[in-house]
Amino acid sequence: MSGRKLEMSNLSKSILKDQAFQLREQAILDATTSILGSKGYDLMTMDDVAKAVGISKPSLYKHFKSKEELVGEALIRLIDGAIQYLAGLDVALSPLKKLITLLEWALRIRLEGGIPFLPSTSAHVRDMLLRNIKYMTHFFQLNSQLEQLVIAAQKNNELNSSLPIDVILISYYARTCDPTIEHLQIFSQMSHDDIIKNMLHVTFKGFNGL
Amino acid sequence: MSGRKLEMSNLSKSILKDQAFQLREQAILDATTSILGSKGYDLMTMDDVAKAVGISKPSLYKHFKSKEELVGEALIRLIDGAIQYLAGLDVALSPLKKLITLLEWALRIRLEGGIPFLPSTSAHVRDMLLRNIKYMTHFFQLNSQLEQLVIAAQKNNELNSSLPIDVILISYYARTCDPTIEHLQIFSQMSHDDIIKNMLHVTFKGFNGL
DNA sequence: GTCTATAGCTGGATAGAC
DNA sequence: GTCTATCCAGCTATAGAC
Repeated sequence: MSGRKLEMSNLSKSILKDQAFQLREQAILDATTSILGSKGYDLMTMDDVAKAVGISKPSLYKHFKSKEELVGEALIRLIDGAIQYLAGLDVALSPLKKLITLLEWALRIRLEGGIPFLPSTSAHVRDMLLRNIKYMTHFFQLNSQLEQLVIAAQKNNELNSSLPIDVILISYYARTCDPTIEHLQIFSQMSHDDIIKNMLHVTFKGFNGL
Repeated sequence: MSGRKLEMSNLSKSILKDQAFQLREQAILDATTSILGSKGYDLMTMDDVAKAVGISKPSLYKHFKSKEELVGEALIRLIDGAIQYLAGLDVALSPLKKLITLLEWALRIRLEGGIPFLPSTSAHVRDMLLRNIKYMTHFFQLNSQLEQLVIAAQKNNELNSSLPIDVILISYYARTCDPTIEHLQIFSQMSHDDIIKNMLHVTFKGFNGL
């Protein structure tokens, strides 16, 4: 009886511990995301992350065994967020409208200090992600959905059918890491809404569109 | 008489030395440009540059007193090239056609291993350049010409007048450092000409344009 | 599991011989 | 001006005490 009690107590202690561990892990990923957004991969140090979370560097390494794994997990979480956001969209929306809405979501995240979900501007980071199987799995899940949307939009004549799908998809990703966003923030002092509005116009209609 | 001879001899020796010095300086800038194009600023080391040129690191520092100065000079040379290219264009071309032609030139340079002439994707590099007065002087010289072209093209109805000039200009620069270029090279294996054609379409007409 | 302390390495920059 | 050799700062990652 007392043995059983002890067992349960240990179990609930362990659950609590896991919860705290999970919470700290999310806090680490939050900090990583924010620092990645401002400094980028190369300039982000593990000391930065540890200090932002309020833990020591060795503790950080108990959660993630390397800087590459840490960044990979942060990006995976972001991709999963995009997949969930897509899944939550009104099914009645047209393919093009879904693509626009998702990009708007990604741009807003970026403006609020987050990171582009892909593809990195740095060859180093790009190669690192290509080697990260877990990341690539999640990425392909998102990518195949986006590809279907692009194809459907082309069939609808919502998107130009003469453009190769790859060109549209890759350019679409590139808009989420476009330095235009930061430059407009710094030099033009536009509101977030105006930046997003203009970025969407340029992306879908170009400079002379409409 | 012999004194004069000696003087001339020293002079010509000095000229020769200057020429060799100038040549090596250009070689250093060539190597820097190429390495910047492939690895980017953060991953480019002074050892890389010295090795590519075939000189030692201290010799490199005789030419450029820091990594920041070296990169600044490489970018200045690139901007000056753009200014010269603009100046050499047929004056009969419309403002829009000039903008398209210059971007095509920049994209081709990039595809051949060069660097985007602006604006850097990295906050670190961007801040470094903002502090570089010589660089900013050259940049503004190019920028004011491009601004005039954009304004003229808007007056012509060649470019959408509802888009702020800043949005067009900054997006225009951004296309020269757009990771789409590399991704299309790596994943789609398109020819350079096709990549440029598609990039120009997306830039000026967007995804659904025309 | 958490910390302090440090190993090990890399890269920017320089001293000093020639 | 060129080299070899080296300094020093900063970073990733870990050892070892508690």
